Amino acid sequence: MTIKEVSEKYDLTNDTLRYYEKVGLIGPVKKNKSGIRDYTEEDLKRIEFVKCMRSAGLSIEVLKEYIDLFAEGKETEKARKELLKRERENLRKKIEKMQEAYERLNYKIDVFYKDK
Amino acid sequence: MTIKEVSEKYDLTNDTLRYYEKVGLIGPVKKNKSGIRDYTEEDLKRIEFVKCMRSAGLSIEVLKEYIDLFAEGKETEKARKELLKRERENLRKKIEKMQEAYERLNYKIDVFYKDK
DNA sequence: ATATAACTTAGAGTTAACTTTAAGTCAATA
DNA sequence: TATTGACTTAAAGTTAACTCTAAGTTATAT
Repeated sequence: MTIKEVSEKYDLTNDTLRYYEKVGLIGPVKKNKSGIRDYTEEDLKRIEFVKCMRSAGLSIEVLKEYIDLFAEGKETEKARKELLKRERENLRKKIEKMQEAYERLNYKIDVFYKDK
Repeated sequence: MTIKEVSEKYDLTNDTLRYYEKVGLIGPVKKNKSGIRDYTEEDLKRIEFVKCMRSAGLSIEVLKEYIDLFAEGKETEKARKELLKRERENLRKKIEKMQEAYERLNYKIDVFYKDK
């Protein structure tokens, strides 16, 4: 799959896809004889995972850390699990804060601006 | 209340408090004869609101927009309500994405890394 | 054969939201 | 009176995550 197709499929720009590759979140993606990227199914799965986590606010640094651990093999499974648990907890807290703000917006809209 | 007390109460640095004031999210805060800030109850309420919304990811630009509308008076109530509804919807979508990522982390932790 | 469009790279530029720095004022304490 | 520590300002610096630019190559359509 070409970079264009991938960028359309996942709604990420070509630049972002190459940037993710450069910082080591994906790939290195295979290239054909004329140097053009050809994404595999594996690559797509990784992109989808990264996109999901990024859209939830996990930093590139953390994702890179996880992916590097993964590349190191089985002996890092415990460390990976710890990392995921840590990020899950961060996420939980963030969701909580957002829900607080959400309730507050609800209140303002429904009570303060009721008749506007 | 001094800037130090406020910064401790809300866990924001002095710098951030002055920055928020500079960009117009709060104040202008009253100063005593020697130029030192003395925050009022009104100021604190605003700070608390801004902190809550910032921690949920609303941009300074949007908050500024809302606060400027507020300062313009009653005739902007409808516009303010629209703004809040827009931001509430953005927030809802973001919470949804974060929950998706959260579930995914849960799954990885509980299934993939079950015995690690 | 040539123009067009999609791809490539390295590296510079952008944006938001702080954060730090430098230089200075002021009040309380040794 | 001198020093300490908290405050002040304007402006420069930082960081993350892209995003754009410039210069070049390649494949396809006319």
